[in-house]
Amino acid sequence: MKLGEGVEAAIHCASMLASVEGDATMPGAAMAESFGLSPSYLLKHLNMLSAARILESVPGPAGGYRLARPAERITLLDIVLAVEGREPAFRCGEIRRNGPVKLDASAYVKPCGINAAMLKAERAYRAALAETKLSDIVADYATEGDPRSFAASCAFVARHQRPQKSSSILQPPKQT
Amino acid sequence: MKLGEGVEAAIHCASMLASVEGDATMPGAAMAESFGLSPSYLLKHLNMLSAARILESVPGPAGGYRLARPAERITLLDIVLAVEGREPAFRCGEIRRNGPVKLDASAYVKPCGINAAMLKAERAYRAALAETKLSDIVADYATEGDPRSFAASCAFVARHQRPQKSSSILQPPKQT
DNA sequence: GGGAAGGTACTCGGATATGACCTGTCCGAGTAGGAACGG
DNA sequence: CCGTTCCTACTCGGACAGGTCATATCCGAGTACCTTCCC
Repeated sequence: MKLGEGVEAAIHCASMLASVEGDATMPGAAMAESFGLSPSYLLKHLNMLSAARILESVPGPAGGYRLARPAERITLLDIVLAVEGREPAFRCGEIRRNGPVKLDASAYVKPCGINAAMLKAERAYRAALAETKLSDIVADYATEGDPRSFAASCAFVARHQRPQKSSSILQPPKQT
Repeated sequence: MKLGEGVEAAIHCASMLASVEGDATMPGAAMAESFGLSPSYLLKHLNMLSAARILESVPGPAGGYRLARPAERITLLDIVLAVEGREPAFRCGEIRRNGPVKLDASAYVKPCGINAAMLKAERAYRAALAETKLSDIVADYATEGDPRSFAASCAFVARHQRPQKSSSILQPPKQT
C-alpha cells in the first residue's frame, strides 16, 4: 500500500501541461527544473503517460510534451493507472487451495469472498479518482491557491512553452 | 499501488481464527500448512497483527494465536493497516516548492489540491474496507462458499485448535 | 503413593541473508532550425 | 538575391547501475507437559 513518488510528479506535470496554450509543447527538462527533479528520471514517467495516450510527445528542438486530449477528459485515475499499472493492488493468490488437503477444482468455482471485498474497496478508490478531472485540479489551483504561486507558475509556463509550426500559421511569427 | 501478499495471508488466518471455539488457540505453523506458506514468514505477519492488538499470542506447547476481540469488531481495514502500515499510500512531497524560483513560505499555507484529491480517494478506500467486518467474511464463506471446502476448513480447525487450561475447567479433559 | 524438581518438546519473537522493484543515470536515435555554399 | 545542402543543437527514447523495501530463513527466549527422583 504505497504509491511511487512518480505519481505525484506525473500529476503535477500534467496539470502544468494543461496550462499551455493550443498545441504548444513544453520540454520535460523544463518541468523537471520546475519541480527540482531529475530530468532523465522524469522522462521515464512522462514516457509512460504518452504510452497511455494521455500525453503526446514531439521530438526535435521545438519538441516536448502536451496533453493528448482536453483536460476535462483526463482524470486522476488515468494518470495513476498509467504510472502505477492497471493491475489491482490486491492480487488474490488463491492460497486457500494451497493446503495439503486437495479438493476437486469444482469446489473453488465461486470467487474468494476476501478477494471480492478487497476489490470492492479498490473500485471505490478508483471511482473517487475517476471523478476528479485534471481541469478540476487546475481550476482549484487557480481559485484556491496562492496568487503568487499561481502567477509564478503561469510565468514559468509562458517562458518555457514552445509553439508548434502549424500554430505559427495562425499567428505570424514576426510582425516586423 | 501494490499490496504485499502478506495481506492476503493475514486475512485468511484471521478468518480461520474466527472459527476457533472460545479462547482456544491455533499455532501459526498449522495455518501456514493450511495455506502452503512458509511458517517462519507467516509468523512475521501474525506478529504484526498481535502488535496491533488484533490477535493475542500464547507461548508454550499449547500456545498459538487467537482473536483479541470478537470478529464482529474486527474490520478488514484493521488488518490491512496493521500489515501495510498506517501511512497513506500517497505522500505529498511538496515538489511544487522545489523549483528554482523561491517564494515565501506563506504562499504554501494552503494544502496541495492534488494531495487533497488523492487523500479523498484513499479515505473512500479505507471506508469501504472499514464497513466489511471479519464476521461478514466468515458468514459469507459459510453460506456462499462450497460446502466441501467449508467442511474441510472446519475439520482442519477442529483438528489443530488447542483448548486452553482455563477452558478445560468448563470441559473436563477426559471422561475416562 | 504423593509431591517436587528437572528435562524436553513445542510455541512465539526478533535478528539476519536474499531478491525484486523503484529510483536515478547515462548514451543513442531522430528532427527542426540555422548557417554556409552554390546558382 | 534565392534555393539547396549540410551541420549543429536540442528533444525524446530506451538501456544500464544503485538503493530500499518486501520476502524468506534461521536461531534464541519462554512456557507447559512429562518423566524422574526424593520423601
